[in-house]
Amino acid sequence: MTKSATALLEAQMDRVLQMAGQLFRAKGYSATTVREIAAAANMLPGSLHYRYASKEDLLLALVDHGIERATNAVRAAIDGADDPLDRLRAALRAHLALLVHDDVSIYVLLYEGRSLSGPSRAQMVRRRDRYDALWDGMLHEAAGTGRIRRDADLRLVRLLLLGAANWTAQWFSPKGRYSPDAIADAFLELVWKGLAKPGRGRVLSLVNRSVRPRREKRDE
Amino acid sequence: MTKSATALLEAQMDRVLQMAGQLFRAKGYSATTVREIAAAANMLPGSLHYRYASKEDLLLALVDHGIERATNAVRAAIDGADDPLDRLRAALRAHLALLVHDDVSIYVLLYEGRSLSGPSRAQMVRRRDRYDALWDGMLHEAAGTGRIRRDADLRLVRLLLLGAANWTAQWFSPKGRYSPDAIADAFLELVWKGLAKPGRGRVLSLVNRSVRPRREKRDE
DNA sequence: GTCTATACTCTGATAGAC
DNA sequence: GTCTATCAGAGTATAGAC
Repeated sequence: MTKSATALLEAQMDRVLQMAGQLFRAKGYSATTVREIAAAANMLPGSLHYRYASKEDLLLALVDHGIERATNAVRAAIDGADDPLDRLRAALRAHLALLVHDDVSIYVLLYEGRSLSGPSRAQMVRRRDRYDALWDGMLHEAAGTGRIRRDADLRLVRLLLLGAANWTAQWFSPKGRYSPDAIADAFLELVWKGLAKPGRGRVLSLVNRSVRPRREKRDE
Repeated sequence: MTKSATALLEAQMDRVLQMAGQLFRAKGYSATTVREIAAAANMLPGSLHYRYASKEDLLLALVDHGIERATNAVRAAIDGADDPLDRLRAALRAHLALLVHDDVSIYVLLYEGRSLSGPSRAQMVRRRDRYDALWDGMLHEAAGTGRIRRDADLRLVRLLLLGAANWTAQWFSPKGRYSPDAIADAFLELVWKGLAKPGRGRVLSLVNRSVRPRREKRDE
């Protein structure tokens, strides 16, 4: 069995970063000590300091790695299909697989990135916005085929799909009922076809569907 | 203007807990110091210790408060409507409003509860499972009307809807484009009606939709 | 590059006066 | 119940030998 592309990338990641990421994921950035990280990487704190001058440098490197891997994985997934819907499905699968299975840096990016301070944090937000834009592009593309209802707010579609996917990290278990691919497919199918029985369902009445006319500011 | 019910409940919450919750939300449990909490509540650390013997006691009290408020809010929302779909919508609105607006304890429950240790953590998981069961009941009820497609996995519907709602706390801004109610309505409408244009849409083909036949273990 | 040893700060928690 | 004062330990980071 040949090593998968993701496993190779994983191997390329610094062992120190890998251990740090696992600890950050398991206990949170703030609750993890550099001593623990050093011990997990079979080093002493002094040696660790030589490679990463501060604890935050570790987090920054992880976050950078995470956003890059996610972007690459989604781009690769997109390239593998022509139909916009297939691309969306492949991308969602890739995102979810990285998050719950293949890599720890995506989790750290999503759940611990806020521990970054100042410029590092700003940089992370910018790159995450670009990643979101990738998804908006996919959705826009799908809408361009004319197969999507006109009244759908594509931004909210992204926030629904990606939000549910990101939250999956909170409950997913490899021993659980669903595989990452099955979850991705089910989520997308639900959002695509809808829950209502076709044809004879009552239309959902939404009395107060007004969207407030405020300008956007900090919706990332 | 009379005080809303939620505002009253908020006022009943210990001021110390309120400040602790805001700090836990802003910086995370581990990165927040008891000195900060005491200062925010206009006390000295020694005085704080008299009311809450340890930092974790503060978190435990907050988490308890959060799960209780969420349960009460959802129950109240359900009671206000007869149609299962209306109940679902009211419940989602209530959940989201608490999470992003009315109360900080729900956020702390969802995002910082994992910092609890041992028995406290187990208790929180149990009570959260009961809260999830409340949602499963609503969905089951809706399915009982026959208006929902048979092939829908109701558990995944809950994980999609509630997951997206919980993740909303990550991007929501009161100055943003959407009100909490608008987000809840839009999410539910999307999941209900689906993204596909009715009638002439190609059916989404899901080649690998197999769900692995593993038994469930740690899907909370 | 990795080690030993340590500086210095901050942390949660406590003791005991009032 | 709230205060002052402080403890014992853990935290990150560093200095300098090898």
